[in-house]
Amino acid sequence: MNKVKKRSNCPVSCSLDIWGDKWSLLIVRDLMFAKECTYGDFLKSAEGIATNILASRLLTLEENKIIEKLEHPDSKAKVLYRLTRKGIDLLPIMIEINLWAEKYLTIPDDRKAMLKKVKNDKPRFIKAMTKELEG
Amino acid sequence: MNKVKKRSNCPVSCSLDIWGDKWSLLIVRDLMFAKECTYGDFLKSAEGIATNILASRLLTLEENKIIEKLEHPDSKAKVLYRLTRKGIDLLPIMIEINLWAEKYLTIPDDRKAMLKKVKNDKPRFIKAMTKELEG
DNA sequence: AGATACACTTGCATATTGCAAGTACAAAGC
DNA sequence: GCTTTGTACTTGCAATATGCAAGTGTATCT
Repeated sequence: MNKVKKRSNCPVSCSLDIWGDKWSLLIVRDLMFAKECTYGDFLKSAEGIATNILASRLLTLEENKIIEKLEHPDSKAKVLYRLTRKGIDLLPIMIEINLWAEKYLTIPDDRKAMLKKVKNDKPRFIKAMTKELEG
Repeated sequence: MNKVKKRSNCPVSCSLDIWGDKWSLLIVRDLMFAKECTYGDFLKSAEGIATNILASRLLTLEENKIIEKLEHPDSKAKVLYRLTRKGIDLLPIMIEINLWAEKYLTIPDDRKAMLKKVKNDKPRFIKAMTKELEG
C-alpha cells in the first residue's frame, strides 16, 4: 500500500507524490479548520470520502509525518488526528489555493471573511494560525 | 472525458477538481519554467507522463482556461502551449510548494537558487515572473 | 450481558492510469 | 512526386486505484 514511487527529483513532483491526490489535501484542510478530527469527522465532510480511501490516506499521511494520532480524552475507542509541524507548514499552500479559488471560482462567505484577514496581513495570519494549530 | 464532477462548494475541493491530480501541476510547472512548451517538451520531462494522460490533461487544463494553445512560429505541425492569466496565477501556490519541499525534502541546487530570490522579496519575485510569463 | 459507537477491513464492480502500438498530418530530403 | 521523419495525438488492453456496501473487532453504554 505504501509504495513511495518517486517519479523524479523535482520538489513539486516529490510533494505531489506525498499529498498530491484528490483527497489528502482535503484531510489536511479539515485538520486546519477543526484542529483535531476523528475518523468519523472526516467522513462527515461534504465531499463524501469512502471509508477505505480515508483509511488509506490517513496511513500515508501518517507515514509521511504530515499527521499524527493521539488519544481521545473521552474514550479509548476514538482516535484523534492532528497535523504535525510538517503538516501545519502546508498552511501557506492551503491559503494560496483559497486565494486563487477566490479569484477564479465562487467561494462561500465564511471563507471570504477568513481571506479578508489573510489579505490584511498574510505573515501575521500564518503565524497566528500556526501557533494555534501547534498548541 | 470532461466530467466536471464538483464534489462540494469548498474552494479547495473545487480547485483540486480542476488541477488536483498527480500530473496537472507538473504541466503547469513546466510552463512556468519554460514559458512555452510543445507536446514533445512535456513528454521529455523527468516524470515520464504517458501520451494519453498528457493529451487528456492538456484538454482539461485548456477547458478550464488554465492553459491555451497557440501556433508555433516554425511549423504548423507543432503546437505551443502556454499559461493563461488564470494559470499564471497558480504561481504563488507553486512557490509555496517549493518552499515546503525545501524545508522537508531534498531539493536540487538550481531550484534552491531560485528560492533564495523568492525569500528575499516574494511579492517582487511573483510580480516579475508573472510579467515575464504574460509577455 | 447485550446493544451501540467507532475505527477500520474486505470484497467486488467501476473508473482511471500506464504502456505499447497505431494514425494523421506537416515538413524535409532525395 | 515520393518516401522518410517529426509531431501530436488515439486506440486497445492490462494494471492499478477508487467507490460502494457490507463486515469485523474493540470499547463504551445501559
